[in-house]
Amino acid sequence: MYTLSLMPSKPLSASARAYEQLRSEILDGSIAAGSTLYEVEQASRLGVSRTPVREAIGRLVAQGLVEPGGGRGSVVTDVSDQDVESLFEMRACLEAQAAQLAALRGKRSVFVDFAEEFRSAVPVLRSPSLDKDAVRDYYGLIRRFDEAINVAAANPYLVDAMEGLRTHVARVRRKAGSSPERLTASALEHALIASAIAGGDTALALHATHVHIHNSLEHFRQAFAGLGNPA
Amino acid sequence: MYTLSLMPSKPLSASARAYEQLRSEILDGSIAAGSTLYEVEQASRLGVSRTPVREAIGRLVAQGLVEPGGGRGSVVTDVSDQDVESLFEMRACLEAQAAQLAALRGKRSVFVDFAEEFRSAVPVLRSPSLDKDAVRDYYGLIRRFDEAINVAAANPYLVDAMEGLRTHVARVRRKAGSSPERLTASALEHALIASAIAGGDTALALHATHVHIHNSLEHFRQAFAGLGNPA
DNA sequence: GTGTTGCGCTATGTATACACTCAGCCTCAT
DNA sequence: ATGAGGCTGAGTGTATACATAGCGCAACAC
Repeated sequence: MYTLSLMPSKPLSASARAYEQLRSEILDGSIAAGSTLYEVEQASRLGVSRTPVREAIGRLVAQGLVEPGGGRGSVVTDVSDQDVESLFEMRACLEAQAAQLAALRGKRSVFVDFAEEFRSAVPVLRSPSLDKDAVRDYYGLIRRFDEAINVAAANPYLVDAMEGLRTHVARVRRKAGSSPERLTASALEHALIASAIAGGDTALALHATHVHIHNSLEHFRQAFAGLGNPA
Repeated sequence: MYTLSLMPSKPLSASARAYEQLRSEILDGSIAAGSTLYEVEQASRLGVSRTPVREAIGRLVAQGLVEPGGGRGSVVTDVSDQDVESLFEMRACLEAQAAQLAALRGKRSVFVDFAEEFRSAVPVLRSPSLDKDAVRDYYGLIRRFDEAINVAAANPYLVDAMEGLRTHVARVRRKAGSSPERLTASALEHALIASAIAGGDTALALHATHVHIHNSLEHFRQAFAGLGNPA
């Protein structure tokens, strides 16, 4: 019997592989912001021809991770301080709306459970022996929570936009790192949002999300302060 | 001396031409929703090779105008009643936010002028001898207004998202048609929004936009009612 | 010594050729 | 007559070949 989860259900196309790899390398910083991607170079590096690479780069450009370099390659975009401000302004708007919709339409029991999960994450994150796995688990929890909100909000346009934004948020997060203090605060904020949704309290869901995004932005502002980001 | 506006500054690439043409044909209905686009077929029709067509279709898929047909061609998406609801829910959120930001950051004189323009459009649109040119002019005015809000909101993520949405709104608009009543109401609503922005009244800009989108949706709901749209 | 012109290299844009998949149908065996 | 199996052709996915444009460098003229 095959181990199903490890057996790729589909032998991913070359374009898809090229896209996934370039994307993850940009997100985790293996390809630094400002680097120039040349089609031939990437094609040989990734072991595919130029065609899939072109397609992959096209998608990255559409996502805003890369921008056309005027004929000569495509350069990996950077995340400026101004971008972070704009990004979070937009996030506040969308995530708050999504939370509100989730409170209106979502399956309450799901969010009761999430509230509990977030609450029980707090002591773990606060503990001084906080290790990477715990942090990764916490990000996984957030990911599942976001997913649940996507489902509950039941608005494909909204979901698409939020997913697009999350890509950029991931870059910001990685640039800024995280502190145990911020993580515990985050968990408490999420717990409140989840409770609000679970209780069908649309206004509280909206406002708690707004507060959460605001605090998150404030954290990043402080993290970036003084390390001289380009405008 | 060249007539600058008619002189294409750049000899648009084949991909770009393919994209523009397919896009406009989908938007104006020349290519009906539900049609299947085959790469070879479109390539020969548009007089280019498959490569630019692939790229064009890729972009259309990313925009949601077309969806992959499981290996065999890509089908032009339709706009269901549910899509319209989701679309306007999202629009309300984004455009309201944009109007609020414009009220906060925009150059007031610009919006004073727009308010005046919208007010003076009312009698024209109300007139019984309303012709197509007047309607087109009015849509042009809206377009310029949207553009001004884009600039004033000064948030690239927000602008991108709204532009993406407007593509779909254009399809809805064309499907529903317009009535003189709705157009005059629309002009008045826009005038109010413009005034609110001009006056720096963020709350009013937000709420007036919300109301406007709501009324617009209501109009489309009525237009679609009874003509049996697919879910 | 400096400015200019032309050549060549490189990287993209486009076309085409090749490989592979899948659906539909036809045939043959039972 | 009917079902299974293979064939065929259309269509996509990928590779490669060809065209073209821009930049740098070098050489030559002044």
